[in-house]
Amino acid sequence: MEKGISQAVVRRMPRYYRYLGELLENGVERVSSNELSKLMKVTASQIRQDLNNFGGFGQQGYGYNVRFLHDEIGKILGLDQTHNIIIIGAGNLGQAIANYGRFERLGFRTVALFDINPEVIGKEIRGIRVYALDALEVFCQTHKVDIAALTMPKQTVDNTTQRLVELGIRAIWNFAHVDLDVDDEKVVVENVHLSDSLMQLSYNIAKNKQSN
Amino acid sequence: MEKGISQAVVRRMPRYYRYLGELLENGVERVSSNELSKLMKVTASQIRQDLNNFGGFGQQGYGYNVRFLHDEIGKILGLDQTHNIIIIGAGNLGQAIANYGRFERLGFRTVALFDINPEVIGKEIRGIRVYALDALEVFCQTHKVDIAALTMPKQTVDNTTQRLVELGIRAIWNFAHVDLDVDDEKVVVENVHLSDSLMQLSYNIAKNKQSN
DNA sequence: GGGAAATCGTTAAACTTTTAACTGTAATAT
DNA sequence: ATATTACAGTTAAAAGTTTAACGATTTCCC
Repeated sequence: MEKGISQAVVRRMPRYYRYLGELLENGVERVSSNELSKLMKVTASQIRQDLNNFGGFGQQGYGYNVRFLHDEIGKILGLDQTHNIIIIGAGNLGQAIANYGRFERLGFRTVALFDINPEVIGKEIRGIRVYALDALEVFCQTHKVDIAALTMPKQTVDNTTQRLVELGIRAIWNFAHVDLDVDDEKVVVENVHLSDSLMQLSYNIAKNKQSN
Repeated sequence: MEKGISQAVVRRMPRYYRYLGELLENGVERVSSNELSKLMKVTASQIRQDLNNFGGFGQQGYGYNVRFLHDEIGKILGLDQTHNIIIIGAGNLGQAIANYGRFERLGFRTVALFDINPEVIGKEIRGIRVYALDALEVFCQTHKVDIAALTMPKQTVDNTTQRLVELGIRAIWNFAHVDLDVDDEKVVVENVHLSDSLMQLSYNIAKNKQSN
């Protein structure tokens, strides 16, 4: 029963969620695709088309009820459930993510970090413990773990990924600058390649200079 | 003289660059679009099409010279030039980026951090100084600054962006969870919305479970 | 040196995504 | 009540992206 909604659409949903959240905070009760389109700088057509992939949330002549639509998109994105995250690699980036409290509001809770460096093992970050990487198996077998964030050097990624897959982890948030070799029927991967992002920016700087 | 290369293509270039770099390290001299396609799991057609947007780098019957292609893509991405980065917001994320040395190999050098918190002002991270945000104007007027990375809370983003634009900064690497209101003729923006990325992952977890 | 194989650059077709136009329903104003 | 307006949902067209097919050129092997 594959719905077949394209990732292009999925990628836009968090942005809708964010704007609707802001409207909600400002006490706005209803919004039309046209108003939202001006706010978000996308076409009203795209908004209606996108939302309709998931069902008819609006009402002709009225628009969309902000709270209802916000909550529905939340459910679509799985934000009505809690996701437990483990971070593998308690270096600067791993610690930064653990320290960042804002994901919790969305239901994402960091429950542990793992590292091989004795200097950080045993440390606590915002109350979250750093374990030895050796403890990965035991931890995952005794706790619910939904997402593994990889923030370690790329050399150790392949081996760790293998272990995670064997442990039955279903989702990887990959910050390492490599492509993971996993069966995408079993594991979903979301890449955050910061250097790629920087390079794209760099390209656009050069291009922008030319044409101005 | 707008070349009009789509961002879909641009986004793929860093990945080519990475794979070619790896081949280079492994001493591989030449590669065909077909070999590369198997390695990267994209179609050979796409590789040829993508590269041809920027010129004919290959040779019929031979393929592509790895070193030459690698370096050409580097130039396309502007990696032959040094880019100076300032980080605004010396919290966990800002410090993590400053600490991350790997961008330097690509020509991206963090030259300063800025914050309003007296506890971090004056501190040094990997030898990079944290300044008071008040010093932003003087610093930018006395140093070459190419990219401003925004890693501060969203409340202060609008005001800071305004100041950066007035200072003539041409590029913003935005980690704050808001959309920047800038004239895209003057300033290029690259967003890194980590929570959006998490939500997309969360959506795909739910979808994947259904169909397995 | 000549023919077969390899492989790029390019053109064309297929597919996807986005935008616009249309239809019908609900809300609002008269 | 009724007419008008506002608006979502949907269908159709346009634009953009990806993949496949083709033709030309170079390399490799005998």
